[in-house]
Amino acid sequence: MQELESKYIAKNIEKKWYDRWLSKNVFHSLPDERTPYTIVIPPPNVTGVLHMGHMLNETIQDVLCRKERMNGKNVCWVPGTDHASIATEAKVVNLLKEKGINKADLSREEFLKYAWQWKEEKGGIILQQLKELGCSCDWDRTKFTMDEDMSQAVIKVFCDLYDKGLIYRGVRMVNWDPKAQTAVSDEEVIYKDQHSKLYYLRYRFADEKDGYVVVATTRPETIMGDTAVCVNPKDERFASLKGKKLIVPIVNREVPVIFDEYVDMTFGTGALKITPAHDINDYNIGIKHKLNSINIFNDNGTLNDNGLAYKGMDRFDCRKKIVEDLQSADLIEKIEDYDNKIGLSERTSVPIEPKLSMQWFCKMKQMAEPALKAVESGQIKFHPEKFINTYRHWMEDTKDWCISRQLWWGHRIPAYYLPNNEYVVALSLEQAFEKAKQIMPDIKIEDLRQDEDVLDTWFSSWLWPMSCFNGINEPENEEIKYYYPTSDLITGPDIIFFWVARMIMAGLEFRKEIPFKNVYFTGIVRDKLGRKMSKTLGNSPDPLLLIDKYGADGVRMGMLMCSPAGNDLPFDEAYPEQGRNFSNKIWNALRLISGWTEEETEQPESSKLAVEWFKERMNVMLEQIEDDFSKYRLSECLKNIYSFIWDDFCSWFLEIIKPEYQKPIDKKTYRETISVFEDLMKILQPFMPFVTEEIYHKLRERPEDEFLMNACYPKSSKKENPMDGEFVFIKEIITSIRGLRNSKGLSPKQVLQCYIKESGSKDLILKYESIITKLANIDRINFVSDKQEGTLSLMVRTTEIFIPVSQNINKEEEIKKINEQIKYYEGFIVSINKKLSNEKFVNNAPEKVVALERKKLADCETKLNALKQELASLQN
RNA sequence: GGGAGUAUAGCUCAGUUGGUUUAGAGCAUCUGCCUUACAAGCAGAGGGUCAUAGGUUCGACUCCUAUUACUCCCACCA
Repeated sequence: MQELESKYIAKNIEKKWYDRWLSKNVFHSLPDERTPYTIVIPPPNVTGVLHMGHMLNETIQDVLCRKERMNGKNVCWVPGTDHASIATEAKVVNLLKEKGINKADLSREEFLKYAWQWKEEKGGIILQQLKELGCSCDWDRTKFTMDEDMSQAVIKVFCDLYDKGLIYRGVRMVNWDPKAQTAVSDEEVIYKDQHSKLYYLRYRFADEKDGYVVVATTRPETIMGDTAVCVNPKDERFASLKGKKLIVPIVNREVPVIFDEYVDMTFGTGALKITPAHDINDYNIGIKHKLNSINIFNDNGTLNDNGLAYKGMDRFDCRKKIVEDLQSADLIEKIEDYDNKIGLSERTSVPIEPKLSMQWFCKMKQMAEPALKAVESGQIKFHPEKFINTYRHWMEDTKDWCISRQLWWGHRIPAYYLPNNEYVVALSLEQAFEKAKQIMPDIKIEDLRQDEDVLDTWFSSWLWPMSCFNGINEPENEEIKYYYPTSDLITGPDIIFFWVARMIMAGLEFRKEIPFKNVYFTGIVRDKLGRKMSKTLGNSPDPLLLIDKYGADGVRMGMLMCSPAGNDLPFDEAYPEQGRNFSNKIWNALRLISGWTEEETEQPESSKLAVEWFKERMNVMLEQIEDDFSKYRLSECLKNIYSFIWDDFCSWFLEIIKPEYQKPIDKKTYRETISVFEDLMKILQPFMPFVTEEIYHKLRERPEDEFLMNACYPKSSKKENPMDGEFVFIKEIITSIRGLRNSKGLSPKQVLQCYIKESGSKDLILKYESIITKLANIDRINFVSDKQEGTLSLMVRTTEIFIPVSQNINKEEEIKKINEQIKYYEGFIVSINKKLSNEKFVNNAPEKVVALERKKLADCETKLNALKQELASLQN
């Protein structure tokens, strides 16, 4: 075999293998007779770059795909990107601004041309980055939510829901994002705690010179929109206000005092100013009491004509100014510190402004019902299960979904307005024209004007598992029938409502079938201090730099080592480092084996035993692995494989079969070792595809395109595996002899003598004698009936081992140690006896348990006796 | 305000329906080793009243109740 570097350099081989995999198109899937395993990627924003959250998410998907591929399934992992209307539009607007172009100066068509151009040039970088991570996506199927067929599906679904009466248009109070200048859905509003102020303003009586009512508000700038002051009818303090009018400060508008039970008497002064245009509650009260609604804001959050002297100011500048003005007019009673929650736009992080406007809505209730059932019945499984509660809570109380966005980048709403402002909804302008003619027979097609708004991004994402296979446009096509429902969805719990719930609704609504069978919720990647990774904190490592430093395999392992489903992952560079070290460890195992020359010599007993034992161990591990995968315990699974390879294979198996320096190895052991090593690479392949592939090809001559991922995952042969348990005992013996060596400062090179007291374990020890002598570096095992002179004792379970040491034994030290042990076992015996002398225990506990306690007792007594003898011999 | 979850070694987590020697792993720490695959390593070691207080039971890390702390979700109190 060839010379190998002493360190594994991931960089040197990862690209090579990824290119080979691509060139042989091994990730591509087409329907065939095999069972499909389908995952659609949660499409990242087309503008996005890879962050740690993606790394975790995509690694998990790739592990599952690669495992199923080796299980013989027809794996199809569809990659793609989301047009992300708000985020992308904002990005394009900014880019244009840098070029000195103002969006407002462009026509819709001109703007979209720029946007598409930018998307073609810079979009989808993230997909390239996934390749660095080793993701086995079917790149031929790469989708984009604004692809022609995907867009068609969106429009079709819109029309369908409209025809079913589930989509309607109307004026409602919506969440307005003044920066993006669009409405957003309830789910896109993030509430955050904020230290603010509570201002107590004086509203003078209109018909009295002196009196006034004090009203508490957090938003003094909205007084310009006040149309009433409201108090609770039960509030005796305000009983005299019936029929009174008040003067809004600064504005000097006369407004009525109204009475409504809504008002909390205990809050503030018990008097509430009503601004129907800018607060959802005030809006409702306004309707109930037939109040005027005065809008004081422009769409960008500045004051409009109703803002009087403050016209043109930003809403927050206005607040400062108006407070100053109120103070100078002595209209503020007091200002208190106050903590409240404020709604921020998920995308732009600016405070949301409630705004009354004409929008499109989708009714959810009808679709939510079966979607809830699908999860509650277990048809769709959540991992971990606790998210079912979250899901149920939301599904039982769904609000209508505001789906229109005042943007250009996205799917334009297929509603067409007639000159009289009536509208029709249709798949195309032509079809709309046909419909319009029925309303207005003499209409011309040019008279139709399409709605300016686009649809919420999630209105296309919720179709993703179907539209990836063109299942909306051609519901009977072969692909959708084969790949749908998909198998697993891997995503974060933060988009359970945005996306997961809506996909389930859409799947059931449009295909009468669930979109996926399992949902695996990942945790959130945090930094060491437990903070979320964010650009502004600068605490997020660059994934590509990590890959460069530790290899994709190392990073993949690092992401998985501590991320059980649903648990947050506190990221630390120590994890990928551990991953890299693991790659290196395996690499060095390869180097060891590569240095061996095989020869037709007899197989040593120790090697024969080691091979037999390792195969049994492999069986046990394979069952463990299958169990872990079935429960999506990937983190546990990888840890098990890690210690299986590092400890069992490298530290024990290889050390046993390792021939003496520069001696050849017998053919049989050598061949078995190669084969076992190959199996280990198969087991690890889903987690660490690169290093395993490289080693697989170095272990044996094989064609370049005979890829590890196409091999079969090893299966347990499922027989009894007694040696696995026996070996644990043998390891204990070896470890304790090594421990003695260590504590007495004896060199590992020094061959020791070893006496073992005859006992029931004699046969077992004899069976493994060859291994014990080799790994503990002892001469041979001598069975004796009593302790030998000049020896130190070891106790492994109930077996006594005596090791002669040449140096003087420090009697006092030994006596002290033994006394400590005696004390421990005596205490232990007391506690066992307590149990055994308890009649209720003996009568009620299962026989097995009682027998076990008796055995414990017997074992302890044996040990105690031995210790006492030992003590006596030392004290002589 | 409502709901959910978590609490085990310095850190991150296992601990399967209560009973396998008065709790396990990885990382970190300490000791000794550059032993001829690997110092990105080898051989060992130390470290825990299983959040607190009660209860159920022959027996509780495991089940129940309360308390405390943290996390998350939901909700229109200005």
